[in-house]
Amino acid sequence: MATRKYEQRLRADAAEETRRRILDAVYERLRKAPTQAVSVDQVARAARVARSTIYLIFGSRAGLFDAVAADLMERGGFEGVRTAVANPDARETLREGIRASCEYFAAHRDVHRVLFSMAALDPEATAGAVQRSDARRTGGMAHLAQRLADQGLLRPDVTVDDAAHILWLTTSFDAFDLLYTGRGLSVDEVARLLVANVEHAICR
Amino acid sequence: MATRKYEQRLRADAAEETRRRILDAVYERLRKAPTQAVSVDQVARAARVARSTIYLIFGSRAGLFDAVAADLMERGGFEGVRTAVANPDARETLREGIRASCEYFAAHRDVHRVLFSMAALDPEATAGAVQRSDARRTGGMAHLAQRLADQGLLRPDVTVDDAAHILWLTTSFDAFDLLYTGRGLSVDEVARLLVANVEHAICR
DNA sequence: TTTTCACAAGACAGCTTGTCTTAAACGAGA
DNA sequence: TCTCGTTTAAGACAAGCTGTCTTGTGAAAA
Repeated sequence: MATRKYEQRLRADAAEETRRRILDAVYERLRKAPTQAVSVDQVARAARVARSTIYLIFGSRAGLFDAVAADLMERGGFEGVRTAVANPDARETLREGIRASCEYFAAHRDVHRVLFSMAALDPEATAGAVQRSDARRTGGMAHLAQRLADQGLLRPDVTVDDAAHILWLTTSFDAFDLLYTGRGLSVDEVARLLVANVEHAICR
Repeated sequence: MATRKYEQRLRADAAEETRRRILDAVYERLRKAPTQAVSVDQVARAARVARSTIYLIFGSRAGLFDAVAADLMERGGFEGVRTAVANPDARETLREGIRASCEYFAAHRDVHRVLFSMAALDPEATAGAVQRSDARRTGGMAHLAQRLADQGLLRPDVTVDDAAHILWLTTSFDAFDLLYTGRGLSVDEVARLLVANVEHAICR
């Protein structure tokens, strides 16, 4: 029998909408009960979808969480960081970038926390998405360190590599969350502390 | 029937040894395969103990991991930190304390990583032990910040509270591990970077 | 109308935790 | 020595989880 060609359109749109509904269900579940374990079955019921559908779309539980992580990190909230990077003054990029990423981390704190901890425990789950995000930050901070050096803003006793390490550490979700959750500080206070810390540490 | 009085001695010693064997089995398991999930059954077989015995002694899976965390944190490896604290020069306490805790974190890195991530996901499991350890560090860093202030070593634009926040952040396992594992640095390099970072950030 | 896709529904094997019951092993006291 | 009580082993059991597979159905595309 000859196979027909299909142009999806409406069908594909419905599929995409199903996918979104599942991702949103996981996100909401993590927001509302971040400390409780999430089963695929619970997600399926919340998204009004059969459990088998989730396996069909995402392949596995790990694939589902990887998709959630990718969705969270590749979507919204980064405009602030991007406009900061666009600033020609490297020191302003640093200040504004840290403030913007603190805002972003705070907005999705609980979900971030769960996804990062899951990734640390099991590289399979969400490893792809988290590693991609880390890698992007690695590149960004190396670039920023070089810009600071080019503009003569680095302390003379700090190499470009050292500056990149410190920048990477300071702009991590963990650094933010240690102060935000661990010390109960407000977003503004965290941003102020991190900016002061990194400026004193690497800038002249 | 009248109840007899029993003084355990030998039996109690054996019980204590059983407890130790179970804790060691978990520790070894986490060391050898940090990324794989650990079931109570696996631990029982490794410790040559019935699964029911583990529930008898520790109450639950969470209780077991809490005991492992407590055992890890309350036992060995802190001599270095203690001698650093004993140093009358606050700046030397800071330097030596960070170096010593980096050594300690590195020695048990994988086990620490698993226990901390588990605590972040599920406050029940290991929450007690991890929270106690954090609380102790909170006290220690507040004290150190005050000592630095008393000895006139703080930057004039840094309050004692701010210094405590930064010290707490810098001496956390996460800060260590971000550089050690996340950036692939050696223990010495991590210690050097963290010391330089915190000194520039809060010391005059 | 017929084909094909998206999905529902549910059975299944295999693993997990936590509880409970029964029996054995063995040191301490009589 | 003999008996009592504590510690531990052994294992059955319910309940929940993941991952796979099969079968059925409604609807868009040809």
